[in-house]
Amino acid sequence: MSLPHVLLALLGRGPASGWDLGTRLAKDPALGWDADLAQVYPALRRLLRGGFVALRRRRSSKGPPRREYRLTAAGRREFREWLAEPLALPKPHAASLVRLAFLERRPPEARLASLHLYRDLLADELERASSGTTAARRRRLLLLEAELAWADAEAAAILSGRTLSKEPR
Amino acid sequence: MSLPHVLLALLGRGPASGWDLGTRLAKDPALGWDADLAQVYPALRRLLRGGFVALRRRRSSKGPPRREYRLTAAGRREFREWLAEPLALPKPHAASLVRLAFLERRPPEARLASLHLYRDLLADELERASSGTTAARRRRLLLLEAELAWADAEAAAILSGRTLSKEPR
DNA sequence: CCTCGGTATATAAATCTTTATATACTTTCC
DNA sequence: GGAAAGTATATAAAGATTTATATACCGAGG
Repeated sequence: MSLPHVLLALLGRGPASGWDLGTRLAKDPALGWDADLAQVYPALRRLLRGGFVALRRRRSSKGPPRREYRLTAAGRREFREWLAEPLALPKPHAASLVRLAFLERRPPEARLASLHLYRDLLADELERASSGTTAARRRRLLLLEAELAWADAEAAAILSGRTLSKEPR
Repeated sequence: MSLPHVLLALLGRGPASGWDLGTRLAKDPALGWDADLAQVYPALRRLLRGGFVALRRRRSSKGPPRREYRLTAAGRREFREWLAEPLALPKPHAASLVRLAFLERRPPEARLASLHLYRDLLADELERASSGTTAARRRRLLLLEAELAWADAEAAAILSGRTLSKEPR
């Protein structure tokens, strides 16, 4: 729905190829978007046809020639307008969250095991994320910390026998 | 990708029609999934063809006849297996988060206005969410509280002039 | 020399999701 | 009696995303 705008945003930090954009998307979880290369290439084409980016081919020391895109004035304007649209609460859309929502359907040992695994993922992510130089990064840090605390509390509650939890109706 | 499994999960709480499932999905944000009715109906058909649910038509006191689906043994098994799969960190995928990631590109007054709007959305959601009877609900509460605190801190930082923030590269 | 791994671009097919539209039955209010 | 609102099902079309596959260039290691 808004991959083209995300790409315009990233191109605001300087010219880049489809490959660059794809790897940046994949590596920066604070960004709030991820997309496969197979989606990035067609999106760049559409942006090019729309006049929002310009293309320059450049030889690369390694690999085939790069197609570097850079913002045009129209692209910059389009991005600024999109950026100014009001923020909405994101609706979560993740299989993991659904599994969490039905955690209580599973036996206590399985619940504990799942929580521990998840907790470790969170801890890893927190380590890699640490360094909050922008609002979005600070947000991500805080949320990861809160979720880590939650996971520990849930695990402790299971261990202490007092489940605290009711079957979801 | 896993809407069918989400529907199986919801059907575990008792028989329901497509309409029921659609409204439950829309109303419960702790669930971690949302889907349009236009997606629910075909998904139920596929589940029916696959033998995971059974159908019974029932007259309704209001509106056209309901098609109520209930889990079969196969559906229950399929759900349990899906539920046992390991939890992964959800990759965010929301335009709002991308806008947040480029907040620093906007002038301070606009930043502040956006944050205030977002803050109010969070506060509303927090009020409607309060009552954590399951792990998933407790998680959602904690995360909303953490995000609210973040939004307030960012707004305060902008107001006090010390922006604390660097342009994203 | 040849394969492997990383860089780089791209398309096809399948699947998932959103948006728009259509239909129909019932109750309630005017 | 008619319009509106809520319940209920459904399809078509468009758009987004994932998965699979293909190609090609370069350097390093065996």
